[in-house]
Amino acid sequence: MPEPEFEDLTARARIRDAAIALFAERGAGATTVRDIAEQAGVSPGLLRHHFGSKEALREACDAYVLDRLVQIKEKMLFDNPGFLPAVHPTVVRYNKYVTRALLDGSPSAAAMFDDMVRLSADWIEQHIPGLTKDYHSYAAVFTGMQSGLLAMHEHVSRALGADMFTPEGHVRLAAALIDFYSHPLLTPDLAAKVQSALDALRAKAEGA
Amino acid sequence: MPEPEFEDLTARARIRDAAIALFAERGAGATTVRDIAEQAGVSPGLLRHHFGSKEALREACDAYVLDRLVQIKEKMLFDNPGFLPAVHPTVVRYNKYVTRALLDGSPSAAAMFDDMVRLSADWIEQHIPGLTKDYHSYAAVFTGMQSGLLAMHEHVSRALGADMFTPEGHVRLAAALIDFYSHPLLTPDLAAKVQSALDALRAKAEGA
DNA sequence: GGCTCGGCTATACAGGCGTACAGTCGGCAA
DNA sequence: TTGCCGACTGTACGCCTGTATAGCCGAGCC
Repeated sequence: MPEPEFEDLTARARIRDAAIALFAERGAGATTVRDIAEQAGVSPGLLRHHFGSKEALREACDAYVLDRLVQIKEKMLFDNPGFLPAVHPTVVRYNKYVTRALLDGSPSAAAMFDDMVRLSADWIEQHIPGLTKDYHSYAAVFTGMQSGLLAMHEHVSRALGADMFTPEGHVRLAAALIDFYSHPLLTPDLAAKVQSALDALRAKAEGA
Repeated sequence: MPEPEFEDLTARARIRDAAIALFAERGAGATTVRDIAEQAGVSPGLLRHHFGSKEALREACDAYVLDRLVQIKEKMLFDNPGFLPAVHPTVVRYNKYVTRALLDGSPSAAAMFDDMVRLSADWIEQHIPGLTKDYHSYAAVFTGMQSGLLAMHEHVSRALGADMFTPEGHVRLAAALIDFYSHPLLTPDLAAKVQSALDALRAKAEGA
């Protein structure tokens, strides 16, 4: 099953790909039907003919990207340490798309987020038991940070001094991520201090 | 200097506040001049009279929020452990606004992001020396994750089972954050494995 | 009192948007 | 050959957007 990346694709597929690229880059709200049609090299009317409406096109893109991403991730799960985001251009574009969809409030992207939270929670509970008392909340934070880092791609890249999706930037990002994930940022006494502050807050909330 | 939260504010201030609220909630692109005017209880024309254009209004909001946020953060820096996001409603709204502005590509929000990276890098270098070889990249990732978590607010809240800006959700989030920041997610041997994978990648990049 | 002037409204305009629809073209069964 | 049907185009419509502008009203100065 080779990637469907031919130059001369079905017009329907070219529309879909153009929409995915533009939605990922600017968001669905800032992309017009005419933009997509132009990029796909067809007339605006054809979008409607094939997909019915812009919203329906968006849903078709959602379904397509999510499906392909699941396929790809399943394939990579076995030969990748898993914490380093991939650099394959297609995966990058799809990840960008999902991140955008998450921010735009797409239901299917939200469902995928929830899946990732569940998967992370299971993985952590199995591999690092005792890390937390509430695996699901922990996984929610972890997944949110992971996705959020992608959402902040532009600013993180600027701070890194290199686009985090180029090899150069990716290496810097990965190095920082390894440091980030392998050493605690809070020392035990600082953690205890914050914990007690939280307990006080919790007590106050229950008292009220 | 009490908070300017009177019911009967200057029309100009009411417009600004309405714009901040709507921009933070839906983003500037999805907010119309008429929406803002209605929420502020004035006519659309008055926006133009006071601010010149929608874009100029956005810049005025940017400047105002960033200025107030700096004031607030300076005041809180001394009586807050710093890692737990604040729950004060105004601060929450302003943080939401900045996060949106970051995603919308506001230059002043980007500048604030860069400042936060610098501040974090300094703080880490001073308080946890030896944590990383590249404090700036580390801080970039840290700041990106922190902001990104806010950007993913909707989904994180759903996974937590409570809006992370309500006391209930905030407590869960804070508990997970403490676990997250006080225990390494990567065990030393796993970290070494990922590190060697990264070194191989780096070598290949330099060889090419 | 008369006048100016800034805050404010109402209305109008041009442009871009998603959508609708009538029509053209080419391949393929009968 | 004839007829049909789906892919595809071009144009037009109605709506909503940001912007422009003419005018109203009340407070403050001469």
